[in-house]
Amino acid sequence: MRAALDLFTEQGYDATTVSEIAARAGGLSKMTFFRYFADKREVLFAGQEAHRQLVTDAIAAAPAPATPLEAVAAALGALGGSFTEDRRDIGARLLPVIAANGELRERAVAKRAALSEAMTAALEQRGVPGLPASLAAELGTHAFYRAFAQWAGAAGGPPLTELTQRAFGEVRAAAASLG
Amino acid sequence: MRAALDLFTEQGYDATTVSEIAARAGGLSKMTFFRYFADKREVLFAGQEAHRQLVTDAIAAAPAPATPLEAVAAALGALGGSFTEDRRDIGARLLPVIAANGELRERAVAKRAALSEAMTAALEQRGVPGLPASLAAELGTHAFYRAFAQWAGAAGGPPLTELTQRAFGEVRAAAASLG
DNA sequence: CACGATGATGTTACCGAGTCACATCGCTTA
DNA sequence: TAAGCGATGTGACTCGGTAACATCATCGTG
Repeated sequence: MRAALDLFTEQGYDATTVSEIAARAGGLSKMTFFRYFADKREVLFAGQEAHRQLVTDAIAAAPAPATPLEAVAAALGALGGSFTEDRRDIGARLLPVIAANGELRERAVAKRAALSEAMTAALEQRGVPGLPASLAAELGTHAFYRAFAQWAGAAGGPPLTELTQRAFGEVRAAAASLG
Repeated sequence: MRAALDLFTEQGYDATTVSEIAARAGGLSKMTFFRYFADKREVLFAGQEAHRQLVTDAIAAAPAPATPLEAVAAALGALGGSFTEDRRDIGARLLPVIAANGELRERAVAKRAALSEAMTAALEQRGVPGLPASLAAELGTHAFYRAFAQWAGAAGGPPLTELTQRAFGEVRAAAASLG
């Protein structure tokens, strides 16, 4: 993943072949790359399966009387807490690379949707009807990505958990004031 | 597009080559296909550039005192009205094909995000700040896709404009009751 | 009517993503 | 020491996608 990020930054995503990435990552071959990543894009997004699990568990573990938004807040806390400080600069390098390429943006959007769907399913598991479940999940996802961009962009700034909490508050307030 | 939809339905997306699609669509060659569609997936999503334009124009044309949600409602009206009744069965055949394939789902999600971003940008053009703009746009997009699935799934049911309006009302109510 | 322009299509060749069957290497364990 | 096993490599293949160049029909104009 580091090898890929370096090469994409230097040459751009399109101009980098999978064989190059594998070679830079310790003289490996294309074949080995595909044993670890489903496709070329996935090298920048691997490990997000864990995020799915995190939010699902956190929502399931929320106390019974918690409202949907409270359960989502708990999920965001768990998710934000899983990003240790040393990953901040990786995030900072990742975002512009993704922004610069259509295929990567598409995958990023898909991952975001998958996170939202995971939260929706977990809320429905708690008995929340589909519509409010998906709305609460989308608000939470929106807040998280907002906070993540802020976190990655400000070295030495507040930790992600704090930014996430703050962003979720702002999103809730803005949603309420829409009428 | 009809040729592709037929083949995808019969054999599945993966098992269908671009050459097959082109051949079925009047004995054409692979090369001709790519002159009309940016890639294989796009054959099922072409024309959505027009949707972007529709919502952008509708939001720009909304009366000055309109709230963000009112402007979005106008956009949904224009968008829903652009789907004539004879396209309903195409929609009905499209949705299961997309649902059956990961690449197609990914593209569908990207198109949905693009629509939402177009609405967000149009709202910001009216002076709406970024956060409420994107939230209003997401609520509208959510309502539209909900209504579209309903419309495609119920032959002979109410027209899309009506379902869209209703769905938007339900989404607004659900969002308000989240707290 | 002939001519040149134009647009749509085809041909060929090429690159890179992604897959598969099979071989190899190194380390562990009985 | 030999069997086993996991990680990796090789070579060949398909298909998506691109580019250069050729062909052909149509059509407006002199």
